[in-house]
Amino acid sequence: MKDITPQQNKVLDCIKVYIKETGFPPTRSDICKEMGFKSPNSAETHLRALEKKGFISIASGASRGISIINNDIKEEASSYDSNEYPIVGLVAAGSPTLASENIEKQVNCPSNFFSTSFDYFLRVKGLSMKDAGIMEDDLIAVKKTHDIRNGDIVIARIEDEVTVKYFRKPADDMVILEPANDDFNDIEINLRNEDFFIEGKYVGLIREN
Amino acid sequence: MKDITPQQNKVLDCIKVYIKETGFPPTRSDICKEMGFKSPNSAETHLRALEKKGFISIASGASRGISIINNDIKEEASSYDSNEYPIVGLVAAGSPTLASENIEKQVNCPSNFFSTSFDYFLRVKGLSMKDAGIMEDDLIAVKKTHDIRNGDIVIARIEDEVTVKYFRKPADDMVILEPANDDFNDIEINLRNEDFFIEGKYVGLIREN
DNA sequence: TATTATACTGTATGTATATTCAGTATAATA
DNA sequence: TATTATACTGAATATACATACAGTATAATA
Repeated sequence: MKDITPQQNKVLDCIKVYIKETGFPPTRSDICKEMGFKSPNSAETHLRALEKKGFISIASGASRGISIINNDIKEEASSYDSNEYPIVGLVAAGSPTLASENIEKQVNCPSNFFSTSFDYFLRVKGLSMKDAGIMEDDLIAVKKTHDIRNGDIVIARIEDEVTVKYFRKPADDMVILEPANDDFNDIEINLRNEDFFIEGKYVGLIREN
Repeated sequence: MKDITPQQNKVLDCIKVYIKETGFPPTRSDICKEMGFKSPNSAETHLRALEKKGFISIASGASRGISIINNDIKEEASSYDSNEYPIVGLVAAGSPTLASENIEKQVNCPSNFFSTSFDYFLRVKGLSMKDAGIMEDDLIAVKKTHDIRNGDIVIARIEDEVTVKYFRKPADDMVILEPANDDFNDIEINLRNEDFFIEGKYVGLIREN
C-alpha cells in the first residue's frame, strides 16, 4: 500500500463519513459538495488515486459503486469486526437449532472474542455441568463442528433432546456423555439404535450477574 | 413496527446481503436479478412497503439510496461502540490494580456487553468461588463501585492481597467474605484493625476453552 | 530537463437508475 | 360486498451519475 496524501486522506474520510451518515456511498457530485470542489472530475481523479493505492474499490458503471477496503490490521481485527450472534434459547424438540423461533435475541460480539471462532450462543438449562463451572442461564459459545475429541464438552442431540456434556467414545458404535455433577448419571448411547447428533463444541462461556 | 411478510423479509435479506458483499446498496434492477423479478416495479413496491413498515429508508432521487434502519436496541447501542478493556492479571502486592505492569492485555468488547457497565477484567486465581461457577483463569468483569449489598460477589483487597468472595456485613465494624467452596473458610475482617478495601463488584464472567 | 504525480476547473454525454402509470391476480379485511 | 394489502408484469421517462476529454498549475522525481 502506497502512501496516501493529506488531501486524498480527506477525501477518504469524507467518503467514510458519508457512508456512516447515509448508509450508502457518495456520488462524485456528493464528494464535490463535501470537499468544496467545483468539478466532478476533481472527485473522480481522487477516487482513481485512492483505488490505485488500494484504499477503495470502484465498481465500474455502477452509481455510488465505491467501497472501502479495510487493510488496517488493528481495525480489521477489532473495531469494525463485530458480528451479531444469535442466542438460542429453549430448543423446541425436533425443530432445527437455529430456526428463528428458537432465537432469543441477537447479541453483538467481536468475532474473535474467543480464540476459537464460534457460531452461536446457547443458553444453558440445568446444572449437569456445574462442576465444570457451567451454571444455569450461562451463555455457551458453540462452534458447529464434528471434530470432537475425548474430553471435549459437546452440545449433542439425543433423539429430540439437546444436552451439554463431556464427550467420550470408547468404541466405534458407542458414545458416553458425562455430566460434571455427581447428582447426574452418565448417558450411554448405542450409535446403532439411537438417533444421536453432535450440534457442536463448547468453546467459551459468558455469564451475566 | 408492523409485521413483515415472508416475501418482504426475503427482499430485506437480499438487500442486506448485497450491501455486505458489495459495500453499497442495490438498485431496483439488482434486486430483481437477486429475487428473480422481471419488472423493476416489483422491487419498487417491496421497497415502499419496507419503508412504510420502518425497515429501510429510501433517499428520494438518489441512486442506491436504500439504507437499513436498525431498530434492534442492542445493535443500535453497540455496533460501533466497542471499547478496549484491560485484563488485570496477577496483581502485585501493594501496587495499584490498574497499573500498567499488572495489565495482561487489552481486549475488545462492546461496552454494553453486560447489562451493568464495567471497568476491567480480572483473571481469577484459585478455586475459592468454584461453586458459584467461577473457575481458575476465568475473566471476571469488574465494576469499580462501593455500592455493595449483602450477597454480592466483591473484589476486595485485604492488606495486600486481592480476593474474590461473597460479601456480608453483619455489623458496622465487621465484614465477612465467604467463599463458594467448602474447602475454604470464611474470612472475618475487623474494620478497625485491618486494612480492607473494596476494589469493585463482580458483574459478569467470560471463559475461554 | 522531461516526466510523472498531485490538484484542480469546466463541459459534455451515454447510460444507469428512480419512479410513475397502466394492468392482472389473489388473499385478507371491513 | 367493497376495499385494501400483497405480489407481480411491462413500458416509459426524466434525471442522476459515471466517465471521458480538454485545460491550467504546482511540486516532486528521474
